Amino acid sequence: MADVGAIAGVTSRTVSNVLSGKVAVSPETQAAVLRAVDQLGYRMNTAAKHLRTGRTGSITLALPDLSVDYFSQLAGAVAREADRHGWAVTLEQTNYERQRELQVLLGQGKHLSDGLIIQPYALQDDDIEILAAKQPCVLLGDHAPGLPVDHITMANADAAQCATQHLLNIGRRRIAAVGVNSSGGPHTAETLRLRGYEAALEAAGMLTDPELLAEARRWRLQDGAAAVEGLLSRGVHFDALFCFNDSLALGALHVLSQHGVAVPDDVAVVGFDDIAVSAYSNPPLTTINPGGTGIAAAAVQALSRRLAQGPSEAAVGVVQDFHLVLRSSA
Amino acid sequence: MADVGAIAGVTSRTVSNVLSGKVAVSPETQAAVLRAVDQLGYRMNTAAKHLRTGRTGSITLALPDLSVDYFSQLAGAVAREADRHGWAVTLEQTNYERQRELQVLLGQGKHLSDGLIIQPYALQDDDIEILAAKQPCVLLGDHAPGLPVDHITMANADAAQCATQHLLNIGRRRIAAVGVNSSGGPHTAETLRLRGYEAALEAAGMLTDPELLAEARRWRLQDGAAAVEGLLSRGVHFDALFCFNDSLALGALHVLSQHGVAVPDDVAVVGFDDIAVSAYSNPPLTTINPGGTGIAAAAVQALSRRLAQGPSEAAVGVVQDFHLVLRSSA
DNA sequence: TTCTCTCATTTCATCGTCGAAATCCTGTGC
DNA sequence: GCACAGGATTTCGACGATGAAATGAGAGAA
Repeated sequence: MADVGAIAGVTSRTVSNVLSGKVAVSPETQAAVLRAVDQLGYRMNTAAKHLRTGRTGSITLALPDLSVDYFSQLAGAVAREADRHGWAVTLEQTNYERQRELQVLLGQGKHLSDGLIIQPYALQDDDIEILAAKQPCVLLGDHAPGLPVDHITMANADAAQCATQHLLNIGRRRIAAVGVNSSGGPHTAETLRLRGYEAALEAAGMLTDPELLAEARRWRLQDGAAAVEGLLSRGVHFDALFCFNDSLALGALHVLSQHGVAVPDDVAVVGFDDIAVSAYSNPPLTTINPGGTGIAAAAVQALSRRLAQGPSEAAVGVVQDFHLVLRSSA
Repeated sequence: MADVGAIAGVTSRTVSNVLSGKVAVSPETQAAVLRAVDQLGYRMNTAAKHLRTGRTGSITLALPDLSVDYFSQLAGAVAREADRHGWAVTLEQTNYERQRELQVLLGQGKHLSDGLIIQPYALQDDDIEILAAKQPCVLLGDHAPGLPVDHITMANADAAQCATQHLLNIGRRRIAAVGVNSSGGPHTAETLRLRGYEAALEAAGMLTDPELLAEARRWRLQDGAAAVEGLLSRGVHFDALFCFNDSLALGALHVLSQHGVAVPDDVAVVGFDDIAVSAYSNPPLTTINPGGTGIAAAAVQALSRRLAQGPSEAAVGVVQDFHLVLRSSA
């Protein structure tokens, strides 16, 4: 910076003023400085700026696994949105591990950042409440209502109820739920989607048949396939599947097709997430669109607000709108 | 750090020594310092360290679009691998834009990092050769042989030839190529895959029928769908599709199914990339597995080597092994 | 002419860490 | 008893930027 100043005939401080634009500088000086900057190909040192100001200009995005479509699409949307706010995005894959989530929340990641957007998986709300105070933080996914941390979520239970309701509306009565995981906490996506499913049945005056709850600890393609294989091999009778996400549903679709089960004639299938491939599966998947880009935008915006306002302001909880996307599978 | 030292009864410098572990420190002092660190919950300031040492501890990963499966899976693998090397990963989405790619290569991103792993799309090799000198850099994707920059690639032409050969082997003679883009440079994946396709035909004593080249400027699901729609609406006769990536193939599969075309009986389909969903499509997609995790690992490793050795060492070019994954679509 | 006011620019110190070199300390050999 | 080796610890400065406050230079008023 001093070098630039030397060429432009001013001090390093004036160069700083020109580049930051926060202090008035005469037009001639400005031009001279900019010329010198250009001539030397000077670029500001981020680390020094960070050290002096305490702001890094980057945020951390922590997700369980980038190779899951929902998360990668979310990551893409967050990156785009962060870019609009002038932030760089540093990525942390937590691999669904409690340990990694703790590290990230405690800010012990390898790289400091101004704030954190995290989708916790293994951590409980109690932990989070304590830990999130360490740094500006926005949570994705479901949490206890009233949690004093900014969080963006979708109406999981309502959406699940809507999806199940749709299956009921088209005359299905033996609707299996795929993705049940008995080890979930009270505010996980799993529990809430299951709750929505049950609520829809109950509203129709039906009881939940435990036989129709297909377990899947993880929600990948192979888990959906395995769950439906299980259903079939146990000889469970069902005429519809409500899958807790699209990957499960695509895995299910695959297995049904392998077994010669017609979709939607024999079995109707509804998914959840509306990932890109779902529109192009055979048959195209009816699913819940949870407004992922909206969630990304809301998250970045919430973080931005938090950084501007400081930790004192009340936490916001945004619930993103969803809608049912009707395609051919149900 | 000084505070920690005060509690432990030593200087900040000794604390630094303990934490870095590079200078000998007596066991008692070490214990005392660690206790103090723990007590204060002290964490080192990354920015200061960066400023002093010139190393950020993070690398930049620049990809066109995270919502493309191949890229997101690559990103996941790179993140995992970088983690093993103790690096944080900063993400840049270039959106296939020349401008963004330039910025990143010039190191004008918002955040400095020790090195760059980039999959260029719009930039030519000539540009890259000049620009990559600005910082340690590993290229992904295809480039002119002998390009003096570290690069990891796959045998695109060979793999495409292998895929096409397979279609010939199973008796197909009217094989359409999906994903052709006449505006590609000489060393893009598109050109190489097309070349492999043509080579296979030629080896079988056949000519390329221009009618069978289905254009697709981008390689997303909808582009594959549109390309095949075009083929069908033009009344082109074909008994196989070689799609330049899996998304195109899945889009194609979708359209074929919509039109009641049986796969593989009427039309065999081969893809390229072996993304996760391809194993679960209907029918499951035969495709080329380009060894994505291998590419990620090789990229991180190459960057690591480059950082250790400095810019003087000769550039390495790694060609990752591929293999044909036989499933039901061909 | 002198004084005040304002805008532009500079001076100075500082953020937290680590490289280099100086200093301290303890034990050893003669 | 003394010089000396060698490990442990400290001192000192610098990395490159910026906040706060001081300085300089004109414009206008008294």
